[in-house]
Amino acid sequence: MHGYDKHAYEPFAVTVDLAVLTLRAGALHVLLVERGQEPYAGRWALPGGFLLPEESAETAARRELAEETGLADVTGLHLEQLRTYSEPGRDPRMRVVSVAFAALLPHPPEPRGGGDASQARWVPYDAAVDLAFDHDRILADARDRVGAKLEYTCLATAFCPPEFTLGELQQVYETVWGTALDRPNFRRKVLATPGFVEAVPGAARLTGGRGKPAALYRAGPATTLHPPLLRTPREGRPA
Amino acid sequence: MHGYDKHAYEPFAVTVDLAVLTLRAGALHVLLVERGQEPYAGRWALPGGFLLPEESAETAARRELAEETGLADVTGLHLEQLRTYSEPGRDPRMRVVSVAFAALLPHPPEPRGGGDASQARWVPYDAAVDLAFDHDRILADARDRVGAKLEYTCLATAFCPPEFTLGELQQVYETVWGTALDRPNFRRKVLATPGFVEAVPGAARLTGGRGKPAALYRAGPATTLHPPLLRTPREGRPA
DNA sequence: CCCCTTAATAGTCACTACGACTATAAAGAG
DNA sequence: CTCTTTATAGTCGTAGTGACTATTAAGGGG
Repeated sequence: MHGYDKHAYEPFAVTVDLAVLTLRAGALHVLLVERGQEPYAGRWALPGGFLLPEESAETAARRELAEETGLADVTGLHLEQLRTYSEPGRDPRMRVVSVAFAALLPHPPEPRGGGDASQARWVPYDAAVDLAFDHDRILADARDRVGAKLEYTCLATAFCPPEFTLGELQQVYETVWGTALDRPNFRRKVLATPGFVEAVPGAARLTGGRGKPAALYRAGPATTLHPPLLRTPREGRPA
Repeated sequence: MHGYDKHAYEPFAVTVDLAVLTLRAGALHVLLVERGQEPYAGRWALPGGFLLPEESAETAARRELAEETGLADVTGLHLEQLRTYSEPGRDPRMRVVSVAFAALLPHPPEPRGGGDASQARWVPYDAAVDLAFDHDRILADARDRVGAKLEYTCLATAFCPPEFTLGELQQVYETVWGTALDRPNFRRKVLATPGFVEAVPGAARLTGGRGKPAALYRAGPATTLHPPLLRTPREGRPA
C-alpha cells in the first residue's frame, strides 16, 4: 500500500467527465459536445478532459466546462462528484480512469464549441443516446443520482433561477422524475419544510401571461429535507 | 476533451483506499494497517494500494484487501465506491488520485499484516484518528455515507451474519447512528417493510443466555426501504 | 421452587404526514 | 362578462410512527 516496492507504479491518464443537466422548456436536457477526433470522431459525448498536474478533479471539471462550452463562470452551478469509472478498455487508446461529475444549472446559456469539441449543444435527455465511450452509462447514473437526491435534499433549487415560483420548482421534480405531482400537496410539503424556500416579500410573477400571478421564492438555507419528499410508486394524475 | 492535442497528457498514480467497517462488541470498528515505510511510516492508515494496469478500481480494492489483511474471499463483503480524492499534495511523494471505497462486513476475522503493511488491526472508530494522508477525511466520509444509506436501503444486513436477530439488526442502526431506538417500534417497522428480512422458520437463538430467545431472520430480497427508516433529530431514550 | 431480572414480542393511543379531493382567487382571452 | 387557466386555501381519511404499557420466555439467586 502506498509503497513502491511491492507493486510497480503504473501511470494512468485521469480525466473528468461532466453530465451537465438543465431544464429547457419543461424537458430535461444534457450538454453534449461533438467529438472532433478519433476515437469516436463525430460522435456526441459528455464534455470533459484530462486532469492537469496541479488541479483537483473538481477544479478540472469547472475548467473543462468553461473551455469546451463557453459556459464560463456560470452562476448557480451545482457540481457534484458522481463516481469514478475505471474499467480497463473503456478508452480504446489507453488506460484512462475518469472521475465523473453531475452538474446542475438553471437558465442555461447557449453554449459554443471550443477546445477539442467541434460543437457543443443542449440535447434532450431522451435523445442523448449512443454516446462515445461509456458516456451513456455515466449519463444514466447522473440522472439516477439527481432523481434520488431530489427526494431528500434541497437540490431542486439548483435547477431554478435565484427567484422562482413554486410551480417552477414542482416542474423540476416532475421533469426529473417523469411523474405528475399534485400541486396543492406539493405546495403544502415545500412550505412546511423549514428552510427549503423563503418567500420574496411582495413579489409575484405573471406565469406566461395566463392565470393568477405566482408568488416568488428564493432557496432557503436548508440542504436536506426532513422528512423527505418521496417519489411514491404510483403518484399523481395524468398531465 | 479526450484528445492529445490541446492539453498534454499527464500521468497520475491511481490508488484505491478502503474504509472497511464492521461491528465488534457493539462498537463500530475500522480496519487499519500500520505503514511500513515513508511517508507516514509507523502511522496507521486505511488499507489500499496502487491500481494494476488491467484491473478496475473495484477489482483492485478486493485484491488489496486480501493482500494486506489476509481477509481473502470474505463472505458477505459489501463493497461500495465512496468518492475519488484528487487534491494535489495529498501524497507528498507524487501526484496520486485515490478512489475510496466503503466496505462493510459481518463477523470479522482477525486480520494479519501482509503486503506493505507491517500489521493490520481492527480499531474502534473513535480511536482511529491522526491517520496517514487524508484518510481521516475518507473515514469520516465513509461513516457519513453508511449512516445515510441505513436510512433508505437495506444495507444494515451487510453488517450481520447470514442469520441474525432483530436485536442485532437494531444494534447496527444504534451503533452507526449513535442513537438509541425504541425496540418495539423498530421491530414493527422492519417487519412491515416487505423483503427487508425473512423469518427463519422454527429457529431461535439464546441471546447471551438471559432473556427470551429471539427469532432468527435472514436478509430479504429488497434493497431499498420504502418508506425509509429515518433517523429523527431527537430520537430514542438514553441507553 | 418462587421470584427477580432480562430481553423479546404484542398491543394501544395519539399525532403527523400525506394522498385525494373540493373550493376560491386572480389573471388573460374571447 | 364569461370562460379558461393557474395559484392558493382548505378538508377528509388513512398510513406511518413516536411513546407507551403489557405479556411471554428465558436464566439466576435465594
